Amino acid sequence: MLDEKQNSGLNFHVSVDCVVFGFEFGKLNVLLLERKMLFKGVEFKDLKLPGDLVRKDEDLDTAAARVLKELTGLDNIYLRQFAAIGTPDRLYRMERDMEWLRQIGHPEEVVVTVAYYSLINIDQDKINRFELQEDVKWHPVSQIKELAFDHMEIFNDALKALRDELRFNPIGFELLPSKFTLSQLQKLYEVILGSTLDKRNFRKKVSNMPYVIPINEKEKGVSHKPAQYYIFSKKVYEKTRKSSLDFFV
Amino acid sequence: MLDEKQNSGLNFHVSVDCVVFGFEFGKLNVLLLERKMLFKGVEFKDLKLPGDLVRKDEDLDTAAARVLKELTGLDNIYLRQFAAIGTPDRLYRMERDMEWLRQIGHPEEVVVTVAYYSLINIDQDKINRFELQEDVKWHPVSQIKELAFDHMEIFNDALKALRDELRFNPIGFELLPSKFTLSQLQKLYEVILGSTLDKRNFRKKVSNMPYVIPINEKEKGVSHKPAQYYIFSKKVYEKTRKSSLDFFV
DNA sequence: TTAATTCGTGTTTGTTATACACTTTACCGA
DNA sequence: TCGGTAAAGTGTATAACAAACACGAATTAA
Repeated sequence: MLDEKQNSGLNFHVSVDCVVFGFEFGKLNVLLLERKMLFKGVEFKDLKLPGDLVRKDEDLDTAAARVLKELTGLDNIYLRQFAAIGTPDRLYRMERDMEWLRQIGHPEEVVVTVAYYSLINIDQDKINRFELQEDVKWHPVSQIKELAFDHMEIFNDALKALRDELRFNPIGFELLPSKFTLSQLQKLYEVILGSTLDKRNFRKKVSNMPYVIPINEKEKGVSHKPAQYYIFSKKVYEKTRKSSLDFFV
Repeated sequence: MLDEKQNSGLNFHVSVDCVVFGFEFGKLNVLLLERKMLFKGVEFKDLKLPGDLVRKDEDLDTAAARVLKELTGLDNIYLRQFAAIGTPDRLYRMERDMEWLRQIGHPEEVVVTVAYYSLINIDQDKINRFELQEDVKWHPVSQIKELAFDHMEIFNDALKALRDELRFNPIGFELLPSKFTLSQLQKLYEVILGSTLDKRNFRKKVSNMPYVIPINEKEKGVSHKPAQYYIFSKKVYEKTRKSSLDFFV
C-alpha cells in the first residue's frame, strides 16, 4: 500500500528546466529560447525556458548542467534545484502549446519537471567562448510577462527562490565579474531584492565581511572619481562565517 | 537539442517520499516503516521512509498527501516539498535493497523521487482516528542511524530543510497541540535547532508576537505552578507580519 | 577652468539581542 | 498544615546591530 509495489507500470517523462539569470548594466536578465511555429495558419512566436528530458543514465543535476553547457558552452556554473512540478496537464493547458508539441512530435504524456536556477557572470574573459545560438537571448526580468507552458510560474518561483537565497548566502558574486565595485554589488542587491539600500550602511556591512577584499586596481576611463575594485574570496568566506546562516538581510 | 524533442522514449518511475515529523514529550520523532525480508537465508529487518509511486493522473503534492492519508488517516497535514533526487543507482547500491526489490517484484529501473517533509501534531482529539499500522512506528530522530536505499540522505536533508524553515516561518505550531505552553514551544525550538535558549529572552520575543495568544486556561494536575496555555492564530499572523521574512532566529 | 558625475566616508539615535537570578504557585507527603 | 519540590513567570543593564542622514574628493568633458 505504501510501497513501490503498486502501479509499477506507471512511467513518466522527466525533464529539467533552467532559469538562467545574468546581471549586466544594472539589470537582471534571464536567458530564454524563442519558440516559433505555424499556429492557425500564421507564424507564432513566443518564449520558453531552456530545458531537456533527463537521460536514463544521468543524475538530475547532471542533466541541468548539460542543458546549461549546450546552451552557453559554460561549465561550472552555479546551479540550484528549487522545485519539482508534475501537474498532469502542465503542458496541455493552452492550444498553442499542444499544437507545438504536435509539430515536434512529442507524445501527449505527463512530464514531471525538475526546475533549477543558475547564475552566470558575464565576465570579460569568458565572453569569447560565450556565443549564443540565434534563438537564445537575454531578456530583462522586468519585461517577462508570458511564457510557454507553465514556465511563467516556474520563472516566478525561481525569482522568489533566488531572492530568498540571496539573503542568506553569498551568491550575488556569482552574477558579477570576478572583480567588481561596491556600487555594482549594491545595485545587484537592490535589483534582485526590489528595494533601495543606503550607500553608507551598505558599505559598512560589506566592510565587516572579510571575504570581500579590495584589490590594487581602480576603474579606468570613467568621467568621475574611479571606484575601487573588490574580489570575493570563497576561501575566506568558508573560514570566517560564524553560523551556517549569516550573511545579508 | 534543448527541447523535449530528443529522447522522447525515456521513461522514469516517479515516486514521493515523506519524512513525517512529530513532537512529543520533548522529543522530535519521525514516522518510519519497518521493512522485513529474507536475506541470505535469515530474517532481516530495517527501516525506510514511507512513500509511493506517483499515479498518472495526480499531482506530486496530491501523491504526497495521499501517502500521508494512507499512513495516518489524517488530512490537511502540513506538507513541504524540499528536494527531487534522481541518481540512477539510488535504489541499487546495497545488496539488501536489490534483494528486497526483487522480492516485491520491482523492475530494476530508475526511480526519480520527490521528497516532502510533513509536520504532525499529536493532538488529543485527533489521537483516536490516529491508529498506525503494525509496521509503522515513531522513532526519535536522534536515534536514526541507518535507513534503506538513500533514505538516510533524504532524512538528513529533511532535517536541514525543517531547521531552515523553522527560523523564518511559524511552522513550529504545526507540531504542537492546538493549545500549548510556552515551555513546550521553547523546547520544540531547542530540540529542532539543536541549541538551548534563554527562557526570559524567549518569552520576551514571543510576547512581541501578537499571534501567540494566551487563552483562559491553565495546566492541570501538575505538581508545580501550572503553566498558561496559548494558541497560535494564523489569521493574526497573516495580518500582522511585517515582511515576508520575519519570525525567529 | 568649470561643470558634471560618481566615489567614499562618520555620527547619532533607535531597536534588538544577550546575559543573568529570584519569587510565585501548585502538588505532595510527613 | 507545613515544609519540600518542581516548574512557571518576571526585569534590568549592556552590547550589537539597523536606520537615517550630507558633503568633500577624484576624474573626464566641454
